Amino acid sequence: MDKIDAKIVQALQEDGRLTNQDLAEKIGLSPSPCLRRVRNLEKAGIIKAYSATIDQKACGYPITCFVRIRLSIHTEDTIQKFEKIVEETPEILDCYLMAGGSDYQLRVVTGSLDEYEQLVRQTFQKLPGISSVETSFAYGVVKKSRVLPVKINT
Amino acid sequence: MDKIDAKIVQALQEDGRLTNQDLAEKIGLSPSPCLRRVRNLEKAGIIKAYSATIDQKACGYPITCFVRIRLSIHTEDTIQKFEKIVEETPEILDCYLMAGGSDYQLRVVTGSLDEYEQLVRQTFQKLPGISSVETSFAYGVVKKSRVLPVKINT
DNA sequence: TGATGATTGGCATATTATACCAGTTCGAGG
DNA sequence: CCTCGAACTGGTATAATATGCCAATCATCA
Repeated sequence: MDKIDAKIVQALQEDGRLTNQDLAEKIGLSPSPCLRRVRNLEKAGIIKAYSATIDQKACGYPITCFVRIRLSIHTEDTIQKFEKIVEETPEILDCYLMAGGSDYQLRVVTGSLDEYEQLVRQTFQKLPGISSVETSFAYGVVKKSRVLPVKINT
Repeated sequence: MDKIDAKIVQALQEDGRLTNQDLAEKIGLSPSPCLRRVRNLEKAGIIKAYSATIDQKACGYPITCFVRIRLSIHTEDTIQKFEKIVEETPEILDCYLMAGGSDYQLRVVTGSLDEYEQLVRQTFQKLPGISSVETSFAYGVVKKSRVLPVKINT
């Protein structure tokens, strides 16, 4: 991850559909070595994926909420069942295991409060071993960045 | 947003660099109308951007944390100064305004706990009108989806 | 049924990606 | 200081892809 790689990563985060030619020009390199660097970053797993960012409302999911879930039973079985449901539920976008306690924090999208209630009932309340479910609704977005900063190693 | 558009949006979330030909084949359409639909979705703002997803660790930011910040003073000036700093700080990736109280929730990346401490000191503790800063560290990621589900309208 | 507007598929051209080659730079070791 | 070797760079030819245009098809409504 030298200076040029950092520029490439930065540029592709800002626009993932940049043509190789435009990218090369932007970072000050000719197309050939530029493409090779991109492929290397992909192979190395530094560039993990490309994706389109979609308008949530247009997809029918105007509401974002954060859910903190605490497990009371911490057997392998309970954890696996929980994480399986997380994985299978498309409205659950992110799930982090939080330090200090056995808390999960989820980011969930939903079309309405009713739908959210349905979701919670159909997923978590069926599971054994959940001790609490706390939901915080977001009513505004101040920032939503797709661009991670990049540190230069070499 | 008919069935075909939904398929397009789905596919481009999963792979934002799909060629138009592959996309067309995947959704069962010929390239021409497929491209036109994609362009329309872009113009309509439904597809908002394309971007590469990057490995956090490789960029030097292995730690993710969530920060809840409460303002004690709610003047326009305080809010604007706060949101300006949020906007200008690249380590702050997301910032949501939360319902019930004047809380913000941030998603922040950092290279180490020391760096995090520096960040908090240099940004929030300088600002007037902040009544509390609560940080939760994530020590594991169960799920991180780039694919929002899509509802069909028409 | 007939007319109209939207959508589709195919084609020609312009743009882009990719593999391959030679020239260059940089660093290690003598 | 010189030589060697590896890695990187830039250019080029070819293959793949995007894009604009046209006629054909489909759905809708009178």
